Amino acid sequence: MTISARVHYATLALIELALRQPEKTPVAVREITRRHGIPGPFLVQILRTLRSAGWVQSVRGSQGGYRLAVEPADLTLLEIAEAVGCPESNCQTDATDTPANQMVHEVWDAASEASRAVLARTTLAEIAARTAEGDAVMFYI
Amino acid sequence: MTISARVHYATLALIELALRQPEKTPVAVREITRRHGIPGPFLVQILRTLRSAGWVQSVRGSQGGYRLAVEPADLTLLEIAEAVGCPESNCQTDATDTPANQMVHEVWDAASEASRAVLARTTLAEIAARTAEGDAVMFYI
DNA sequence: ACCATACTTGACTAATCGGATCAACTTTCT
DNA sequence: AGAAAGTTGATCCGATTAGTCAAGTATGGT
Repeated sequence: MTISARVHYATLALIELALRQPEKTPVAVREITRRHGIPGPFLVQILRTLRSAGWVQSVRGSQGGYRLAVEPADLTLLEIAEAVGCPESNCQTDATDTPANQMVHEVWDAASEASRAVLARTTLAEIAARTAEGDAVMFYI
Repeated sequence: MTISARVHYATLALIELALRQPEKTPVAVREITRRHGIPGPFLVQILRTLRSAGWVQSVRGSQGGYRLAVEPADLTLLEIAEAVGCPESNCQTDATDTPANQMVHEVWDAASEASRAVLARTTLAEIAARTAEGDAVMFYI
C-alpha cells in the first residue's frame, strides 16, 4: 500500500474543509497550506482534481477559496484515494496466462481488496470528527 | 497495492521451484524465463535477492541452477513481497504532526495492515498446490 | 586438460512517475 | 482601479523500476 503524498494531502485538505463547513466564507488555499505544511501550488493541483470530481466547490475572486460540496458522511476515503491517486490499479490479464500467473494475480487482488475494504468503510465525517476530538482511535483490522 | 513486477516474478519463480522440488537436479534460470516469459537477466537479479534471503540455493557450473532451500509451507507471500519488493513502507511521522495528520496515517496503516494480513496467511505451498491443480486441468483441454 | 554450461558480480541505461514549480490569465471584492 | 484569489497549462526534477551488459568464476562431461 503506497500512501502517495497526493492522496494524503487531499484527505488533509478535505478534513480541513469538513471541519470549517459551518463557516459562511470559503477557505483559502493559502490557509490550508499553512495549517498542514502542504507545498503551495501542489495543493492547488490536487484541489482541481477534487473539484472536477465534484467533492469541492471553488469560489473565485477576493475572499474566495474552497468549500465542501458534499456531505462528509457520504464520502469515503476509498473514493478520495481513487479519484486523486493512482489511475486505477488496472488488473489486466497478462498475455502469458499460465496457471501460476493467474494464481498470483488472484492473491494480489485479494490483498488489495482487503485494504480497499478498510478505506471504503471510513468516511470523511468519521475521520474529521475524530480529528476534532483529538481522540486516539483504534482501527480494527 | 502496487504489484511491482519484481515481486510478481519472484513469486512465479518460487512456485516453479516449489513444484519441481522432488527433482534431484536444480532448475536453470533459462528454463524459468522460458516458462513464464520473464526477461532473462532481470530474473537473475531477483534470484540473487532470494538467495541472500536464504529462500533458494544456487548450484554453479554445468547442470547448475536454483533449488528451493526452505519448506514451501514456511514461506508466506508477505515475506517474499517484503524481501524483494519496496524497501519497507517507511511510516515515519512527519514533522508537521497535526491531529489530522495522525488520523490519516492511522487509516493508511490500518489499510496496509489489512492487505499484509492476506499475504501473510497465504503460503508458497498453498499457491503452488493450487497452480498444480490448474496445470492438471489444462492438461485435459 | 579443456570446453561448454551456468551462476556471480557490479555497474549501467532507459522509461516512468510522483512531487513540485512557474508564469500568465481571469474573476471578484473594496 | 487595484489587490486578493482561484485557473490553466506547461514544465522540471529526482527517485524508483524495469531491464541490460560484460567480465569473471565454478562445475561437469569428455
